[in-house]
Amino acid sequence: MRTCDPKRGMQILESAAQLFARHRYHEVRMDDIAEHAGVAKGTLYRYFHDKEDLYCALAIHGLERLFDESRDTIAAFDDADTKLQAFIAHVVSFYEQYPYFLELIQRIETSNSPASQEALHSMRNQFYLMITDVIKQLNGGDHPATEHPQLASLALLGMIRGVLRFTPQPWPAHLADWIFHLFKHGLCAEAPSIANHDNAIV
Amino acid sequence: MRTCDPKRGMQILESAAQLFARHRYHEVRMDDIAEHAGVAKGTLYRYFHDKEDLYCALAIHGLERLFDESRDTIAAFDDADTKLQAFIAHVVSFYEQYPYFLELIQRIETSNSPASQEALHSMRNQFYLMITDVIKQLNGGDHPATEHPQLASLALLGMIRGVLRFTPQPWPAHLADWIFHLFKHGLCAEAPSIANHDNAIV
Amino acid sequence: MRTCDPKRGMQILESAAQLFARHRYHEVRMDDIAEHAGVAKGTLYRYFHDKEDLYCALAIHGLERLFDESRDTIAAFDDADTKLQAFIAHVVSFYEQYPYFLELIQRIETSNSPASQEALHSMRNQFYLMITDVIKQLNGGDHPATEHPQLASLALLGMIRGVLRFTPQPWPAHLADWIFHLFKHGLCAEAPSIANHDNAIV
Amino acid sequence: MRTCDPKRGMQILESAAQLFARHRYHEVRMDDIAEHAGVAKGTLYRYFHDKEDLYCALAIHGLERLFDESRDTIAAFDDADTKLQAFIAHVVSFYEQYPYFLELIQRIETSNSPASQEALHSMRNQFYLMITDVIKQLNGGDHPATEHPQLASLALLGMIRGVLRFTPQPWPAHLADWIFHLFKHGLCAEAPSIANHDNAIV
DNA sequence: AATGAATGAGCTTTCATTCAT
DNA sequence: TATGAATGAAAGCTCATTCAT
Repeated sequence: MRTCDPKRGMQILESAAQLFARHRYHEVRMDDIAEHAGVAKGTLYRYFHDKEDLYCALAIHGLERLFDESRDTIAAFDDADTKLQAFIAHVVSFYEQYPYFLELIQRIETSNSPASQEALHSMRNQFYLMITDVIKQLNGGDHPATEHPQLASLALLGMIRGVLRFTPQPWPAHLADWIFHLFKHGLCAEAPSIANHDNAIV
Repeated sequence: MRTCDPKRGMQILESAAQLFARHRYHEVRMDDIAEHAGVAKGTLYRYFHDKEDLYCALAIHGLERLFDESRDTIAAFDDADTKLQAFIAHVVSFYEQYPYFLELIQRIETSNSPASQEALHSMRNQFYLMITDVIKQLNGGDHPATEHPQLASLALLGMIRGVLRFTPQPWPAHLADWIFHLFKHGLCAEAPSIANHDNAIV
Repeated sequence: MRTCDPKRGMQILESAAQLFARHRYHEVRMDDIAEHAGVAKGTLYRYFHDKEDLYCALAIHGLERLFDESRDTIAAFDDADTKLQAFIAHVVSFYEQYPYFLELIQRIETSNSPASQEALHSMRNQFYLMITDVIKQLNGGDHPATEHPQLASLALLGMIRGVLRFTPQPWPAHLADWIFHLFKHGLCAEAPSIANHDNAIV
Repeated sequence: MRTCDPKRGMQILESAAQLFARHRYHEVRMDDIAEHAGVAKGTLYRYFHDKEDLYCALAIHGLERLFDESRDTIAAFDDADTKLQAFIAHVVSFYEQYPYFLELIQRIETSNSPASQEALHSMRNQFYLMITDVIKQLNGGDHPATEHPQLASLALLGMIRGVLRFTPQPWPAHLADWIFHLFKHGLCAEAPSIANHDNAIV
């Protein structure tokens, strides 16, 4: 975001988000974004240097939001288990709201702008640090649940994503709990059931 | 694939695979594919209806391959645990070889061609059926490990993908085992360690 | 120029001159001119109808200046030869100061605005009249040096321009004298030498 | 020129020449060139890398042509005076045919492409060498007509251009002779008259 | 009167697709 | 059947100009 009116910048970003939620990067034209945002095409370029920049801003914006909300969610509970459970539930609902989010982040990897790269990298680091920290605290923090909390973070997020990606919305109520249980106790100890599991896999 | 010489078709597909392994859909031009395959651009259109069609064929081709190899791998063992372990190891090595594969599959979702859609859907179903079946057989098949084997399949594949996506190659030797263990016993029971886990998350 | 404060108008014109001295018409943006002049972009349009108009004003301004200075220079001498010699020296130094000037004038030819066209045409006429007049007075004015003083004017100015255009600054001290001599006596009678003539033609 | 059919390349170049003869660089759109050449826009880009490249090719093409024709013209005569006279006449007729030519060359100076720069520079050098050589041979080559043949070349060409630029076509028959005489003997010795000199200066 | 954010027509360029050879 | 030159719709981006403040 480059110029004066932050409101306008957000308005554009929100509009773009809705389009990228439904279509891939190259399917969304700057004309579309402009029209959808109710501004002229030239205005987009007052706020973002180019399409890539707009996309990066979207990713960083989303990541910041997810981070802030997750931090609050985690902070709201004392027990590490509950923290994690709440976190997963939050991520699920976040994806529910912003389904485009993960592809967006992936794309950023190949961004040309070093500034965007750096911003995203730093953001993501904070994010993983937070999750990793929660994971370390599982089991009272005494006997660390895993020697590889970072891998576990990735595994968790991948699991969430994998399940959600091919499960059509609306998602079953206890899906988050099911994921939490699988992540913590593995398949063999699985217990909790979830409602209307019929619509899994499309 | 619409015409006679299947050899030529494969040759094109293999060439395309190598390009898509390194670049995204819109970064790979038909010119590139033609040149890399050593045929004229017009020839591509004799074997594939359009770019999308070629891409779908690639996905289906890859999925068939993964399916066939996985089936053989699974068939080679008696015990469900070993089957799953071997399967995970195989998927990891498959991704190692064809990193473009998952994006490819994702993209197919939005394919325009009903024929491709159908072909892929059917292929994927077979695939999930197979994994689901193995999962059902865990614990001797008596007390099913999970009531939601399909979700578990998705979770497993997502987990694999999540871990691999942000872990730079070459991947630690026992990564597959670690994933298997996490999937089966959850975080709390984690045991196996893996070599040089320092390079996790880039 | 359409509005009140002539000072502001000049300030803009001077700024524009500096930019056009270094860059071509389409390389200079209205934003640049505004910024360089220290006014808002909208202000430019209070003083000049459009970019073309500003450019024309610049040309006319320059031409007026060259005319006034030339007239004074010419008036300062009695002998036609000396007048012409001084005039050439002056033109050379004028181009030295405003290298963009000639391109500017050329461009005006294609101006859309009849008003600018007219203003420039009239200005140029006065200018050629003056030079033509001096040329007529050569040789004491008795036996006119040429039957085509207008053509001679053009030839002289073209000669100056041709020499200067491809001779990198700083220009040799006696370049103006050399040109005067060539113009008056032709190649065969050439006499005066000039310093460091090595840097001719880039 | 980059691809196969040289005929097509020439066709485009000729079309472009006609447009650039009447309009400036930025006033000529690629669409116009394509339409005028009777080819699709994309075809332009098969033959020239970009607009700048096309423009450079045009300049070099013109310069080569002028050079070749001039060389033949000069070679056709024995006497240096006659050579020069014929050369001037030729240049005049060349400008008559390609009025856009000189602006084109000027623009090339600021070209981005080092390759084009180099090509043009080399071309121009050959050209000036040739003229300079003729000038050196004036007066039988014994007492060189000038110590600065390069400057004299520039002066000559500038003179030609200055006269032609503001003299509306069709040009008087003996204009070339008049220029030759002015260049060789200067204003004071002027003798030859030219027909309908009334239309000088517009 | 001065501002500068917003505008949108218009530019160059790309590339999937076609079709005459 | 294979070719690859030609196509032209569509993309991203610029910037002279306007107009609400």
